[in-house]
Amino acid sequence: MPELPEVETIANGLQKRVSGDRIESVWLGSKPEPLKSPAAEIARALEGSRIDKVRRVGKHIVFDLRSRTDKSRRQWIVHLGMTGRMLVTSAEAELPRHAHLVAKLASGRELRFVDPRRFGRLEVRQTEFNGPGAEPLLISSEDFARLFHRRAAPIKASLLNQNLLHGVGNIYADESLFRAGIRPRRRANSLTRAELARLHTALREVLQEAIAAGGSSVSDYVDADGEAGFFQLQHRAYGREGQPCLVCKTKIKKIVVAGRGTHYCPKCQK
DNA sequence: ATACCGACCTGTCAGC
DNA sequence: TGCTGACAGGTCGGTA
Repeated sequence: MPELPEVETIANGLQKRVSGDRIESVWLGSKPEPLKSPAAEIARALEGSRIDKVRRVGKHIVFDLRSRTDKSRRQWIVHLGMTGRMLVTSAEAELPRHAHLVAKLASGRELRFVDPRRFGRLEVRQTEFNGPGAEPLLISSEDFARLFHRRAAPIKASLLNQNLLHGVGNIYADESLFRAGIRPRRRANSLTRAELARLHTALREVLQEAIAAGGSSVSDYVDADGEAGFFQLQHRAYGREGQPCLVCKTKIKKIVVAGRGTHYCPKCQK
């Protein structure tokens, strides 16, 4: 579900609403555990901790925690998978289906992790989490080009590879390739310097515009307040198969690349 | 080392 | 109405 702009929106919302609050108790759903750390360890790390800060790293939400008792620091890492939500609600609000974690806050509210498909992951760590790859909004044009220029895989598959860049998913891969005028199936190592530079610029622009719009709500993404984003209204390729290209009116095509639905303009993208 | 492909889950929607 | 299959913002592990 959520890619960089959506996770950024959620993390910013959480930072505004719960930083400084304290987690008093934690309820963890029983059967299926979307957990990378043992449930007991997660509960132990969260309970009694103050939330110092909430931020995004790649597609992960990072909660910086500080223990009340021994002042030790922990990081609670949340990956939302395809359908995960992290919501701040009143304690009275009805608990939705597929809630897997509820953290009661000192303020009386609840922080709830809800994930129907259970692709999301929760983890607690003591060491700094930097994510697997580079940040698309921070990387220089030269470093960006260096990541891709020897890769034999299709450029779209390379954009989705979180070990290179993290945070780019299916929507923003398609949107940035459209803006850069590059076909998704092109091998990354076939792109010219100029094309890589265009892609770097296009990707940053798309991500920044999407963050400004609060992310894309294609089906069920909502921010920490339960509000939808509206960048989907500005998509130029993703989800527009059969519709006229906004630049040249050619019909947008849909193919499969790296196992993912992929949208592009056969005329504008070379 | 790299790259496909199914698996992991549930919900929704189109087609019959 | 109801069934079946395809598909969905993501990642992982096995295999070629």
